Amino acid sequence: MASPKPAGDLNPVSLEEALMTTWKREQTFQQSIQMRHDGAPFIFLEGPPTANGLPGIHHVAARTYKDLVCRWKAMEGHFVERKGGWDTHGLPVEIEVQKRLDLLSNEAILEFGMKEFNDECKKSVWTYEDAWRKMTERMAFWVDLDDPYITLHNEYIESGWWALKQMFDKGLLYKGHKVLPFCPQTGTSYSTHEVALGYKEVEEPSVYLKFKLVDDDAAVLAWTTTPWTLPGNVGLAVGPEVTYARIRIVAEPEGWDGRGGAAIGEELILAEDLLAETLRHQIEIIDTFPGSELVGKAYHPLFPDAVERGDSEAAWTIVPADFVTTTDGTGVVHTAVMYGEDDYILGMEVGFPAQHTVDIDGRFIAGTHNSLDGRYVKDCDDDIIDLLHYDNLLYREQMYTHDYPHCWRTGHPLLYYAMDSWFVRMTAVKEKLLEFNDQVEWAPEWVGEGRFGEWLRNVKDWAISRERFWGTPLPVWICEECGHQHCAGSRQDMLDTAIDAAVVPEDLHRPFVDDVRLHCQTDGCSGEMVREPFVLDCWYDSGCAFFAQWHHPFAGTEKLDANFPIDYICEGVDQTRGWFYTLLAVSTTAFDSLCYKRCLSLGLILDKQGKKMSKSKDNAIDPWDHFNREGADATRWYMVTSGAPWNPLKFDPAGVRETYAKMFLTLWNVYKFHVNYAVMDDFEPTDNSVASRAPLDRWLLSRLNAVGLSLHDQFVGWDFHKACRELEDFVVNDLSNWYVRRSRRRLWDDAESADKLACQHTLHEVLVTVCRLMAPVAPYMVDEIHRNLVGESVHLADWPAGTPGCRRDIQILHIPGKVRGLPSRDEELEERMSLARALAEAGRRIRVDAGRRQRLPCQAGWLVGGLDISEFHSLLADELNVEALTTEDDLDRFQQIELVPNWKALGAKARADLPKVKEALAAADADETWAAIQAGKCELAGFEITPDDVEVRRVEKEGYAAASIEFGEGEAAETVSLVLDMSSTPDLLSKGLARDIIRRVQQKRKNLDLDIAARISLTVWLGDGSPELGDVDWEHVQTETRTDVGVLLSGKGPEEADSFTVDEASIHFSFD
RNA sequence: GGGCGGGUAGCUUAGGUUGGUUGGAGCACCCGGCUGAUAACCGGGAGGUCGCCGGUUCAAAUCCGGCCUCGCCCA
Repeated sequence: MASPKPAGDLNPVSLEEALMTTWKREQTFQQSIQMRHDGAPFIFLEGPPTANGLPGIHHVAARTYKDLVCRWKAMEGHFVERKGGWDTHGLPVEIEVQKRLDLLSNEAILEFGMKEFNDECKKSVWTYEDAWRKMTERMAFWVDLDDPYITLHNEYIESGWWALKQMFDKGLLYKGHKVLPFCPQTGTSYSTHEVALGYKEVEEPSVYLKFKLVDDDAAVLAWTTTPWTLPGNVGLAVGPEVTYARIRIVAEPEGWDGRGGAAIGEELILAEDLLAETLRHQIEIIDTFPGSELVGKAYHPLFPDAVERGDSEAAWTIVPADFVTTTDGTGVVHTAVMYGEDDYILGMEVGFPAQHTVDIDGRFIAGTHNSLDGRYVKDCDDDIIDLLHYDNLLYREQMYTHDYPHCWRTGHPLLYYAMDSWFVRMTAVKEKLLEFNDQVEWAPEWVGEGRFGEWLRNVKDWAISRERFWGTPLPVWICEECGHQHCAGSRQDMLDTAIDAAVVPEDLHRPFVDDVRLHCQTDGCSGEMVREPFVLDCWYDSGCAFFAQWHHPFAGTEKLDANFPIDYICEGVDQTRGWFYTLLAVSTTAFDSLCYKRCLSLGLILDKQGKKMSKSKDNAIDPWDHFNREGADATRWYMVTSGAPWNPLKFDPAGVRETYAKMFLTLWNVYKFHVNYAVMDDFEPTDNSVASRAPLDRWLLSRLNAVGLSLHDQFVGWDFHKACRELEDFVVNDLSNWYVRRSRRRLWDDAESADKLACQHTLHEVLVTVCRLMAPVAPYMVDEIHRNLVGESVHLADWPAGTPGCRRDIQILHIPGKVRGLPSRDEELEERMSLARALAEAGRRIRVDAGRRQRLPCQAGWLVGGLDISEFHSLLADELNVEALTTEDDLDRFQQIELVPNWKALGAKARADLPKVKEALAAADADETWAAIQAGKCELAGFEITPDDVEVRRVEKEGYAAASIEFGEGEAAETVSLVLDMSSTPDLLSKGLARDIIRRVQQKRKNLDLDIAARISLTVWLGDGSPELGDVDWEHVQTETRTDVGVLLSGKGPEEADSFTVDEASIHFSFD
């Protein structure tokens, strides 16, 4: 057993920094894992952060929950490896570099050099690595950052390729189109986030067009705000339920703005609801009918040469679509498959030809129309309208104002454009996704069932490719001759099929991999295969973490076999459709398995105003503000106790301060109180019998037992916040404010005594157990305490509850050579103490009400009713400053009764007449009514009243200094009263005076910073009107204040002496 | 526009699946007390139309419907 050192004042920052050093030196983290090597593994997977941004307080929150579960499981005896990880690819990295190097287009990047650009990206990824490492270490997130997985490593990429090949071989990978907002100037398509940066209000021409039917003399009228998409028109969509009207032009309008028009007698078809807004001519309605009647009709293309029909039967016909509305336009939607997402989806469904009329630079493709070919589409709006006007295909033009996305870099309007894209056929595995998701234990449940489940039920194919430079390259090659597709599942695969194996690079990134050409694998084809020039969605990278971290299967399959499926992952709720999804997507498609068994989805961290923290809003909180003030313990504890993990947390810096002052300072001072006496007395913990300890000790141990088991159960149910609040309440209220307060005197005695030893054992056992229960959440201070009391790190100690072997008691394992549990709970003892504490409060209330100061003792006190708490009478008498405390049976001596309705019982009986019964009860005499009720002869407002219908409360009669409390729950509830004798006698006044003098002298000693044991010489002057101070009490004053020479005088003391007033008498004192 | 979640005292929140007339707690504030007890502790006070409107009921923070508002995700 180590000899504990005395403790001084708490400095959380230096304490934590010193422990960081100790942990590093002693390899405590590694030890805590390796010592549990034989335990059942608990598999954790770290969601990789990107180190190209500074870590903030919200990262500390997520990492706290990751850490605390891993630490808890390790203490339970599990083998918990924790490999770190870094997410290093992706668009944000490229954007960062583009901004910095002023490379605002793909052209500029290529000019700069793709290799050089990717080198810059690679560097940029590590910009804040050091900041992340420091934050991680300082907050005590135990994770292996010396051997992390890194998504840009070739091994990692190769594993990703391998998994993609599994999907490819199952036919789950295919090439299609995805309509994306695209900027031809920068050659870049944009994520929704980027699109949101560039919305601008613009005024543009919108046009109403006449699509002339093939087998009918009428034309269908459609509307668009993007004339440049008209050459690409391949169909018209109508709402099958919408009512359309066929009308005839009967007269010219009054006036006409702009181009277009219609001849008298011309017949047009459009939605009935939109006739008035659309048409300017006088018309007659010939017929109305539902849209379904229009379906299947063919019309003449506006630009007959622009798109080839191919084998499409649906081309240039009218089709039904559920997205058609009559809120604007004509109720007929012009469909250009390649230039709108709805259009594309519809086109794929009905089989429109999917052919571009616009090239990747935003120019019309040759063959579209001789006056448009090769021109930038946005410059052609006017000419297109002209062309249609001259062909009599334009009904009307109208300027239209709307918000339209623009490139945030160049300010040019974005074009919605069907880009070549590779997809994972998630729709094919939807049922499996749902089935696997059902097996996941989600916290909270609604994220799994609601948010995530809803997403899975509407799952779309995963657009997995990006037209970018910095990322895992798409390992698909296509034969230039026969179109055969080949997915390379490894570097070796490339070597085996490469035309020139010497070109196959070590570094699997672009541009090196772009140079690799492969032999076509089709029999008889001698073509060369070229790589599809895409990189993969960086979410794919992180979704591969569970196997790519092991370079599976190239480095062997053992690691994955032992570490899959994952037991626990934890990230912010914003990862629902991010990492939570991609992990499941990859495991389902490549492994046909669920990926993780438990997922804790965390609420966002908001600022005090409830706004999301972000750099741009300048409301982000630097974790170091708190690490360097209250420490990491207080920061972590604050975050865990201030709400359920899945609820958004409004981070309040003052809350961290409060947590520190309340929880940690209190615990430290309890510890300091214990350890300093332990050192002074050479205390050594032994197998000290609990049964022979004072009730106060047994009570505290019973409470500890209850709180420890409850904490464990709450942990199991993810309710970390409830668990920790309960423990905090125990430490602050039960341990510090009651046990230690009531026990101080027990340790003051210099002499060894059984009672003192009992107290020291109790404190030792409780402190050590509390340290272990807190260790997962706040790992620093409790380690300092545990090390000093036990001689070993708390992180190498066992979890005191629940496991192993499913034990249900709290274990005290820190006595060398002994394994012993706490005594089991004594709920009756807890009840009695609870009553004693409630009565102590009641007593304080009585004194306030009666205006009797605490230091003046009362001659007597009586307890009326309640449990027998005679074991606590002396404790309570001391607490209440009462000379003698006894029980009194005669309630009526101090009290009378009052009848209160039992609403539940009476409500069920009286229903609507409840208010009348209530009034009757209030008006009746309580004693008589209660007697009648007990005799079964009571009727109020026409209802028979039984004892169940009312509750009897006792209240003090007038003139008694008394207080009553309701104690107990439900059936067992009863009224307990405390009555205090308010009389004063010379003897009581003398005792009170002694106590006042002691208090003042002690305060003065403290102010002078005297050593506790220092001896003094004390002189006291009792002024006019002062009570007599009896000899015994004067002796008591001298003992308590450690006075060697005491002088007691009457009369006024000297000016320079300290003075105070008791009952209007001046008392002076001085000492040296 | 769709999905999910939140709105309770100046601030942070508990409770809400199970309706019960008096909605708890902490911080801050005011008054008092206590202390060799710690940036502590104890007692009391003030502070709430439980987002709004309507419904069900003897009774609604709680159940139902609508609305407003904030957040996240997706369009």
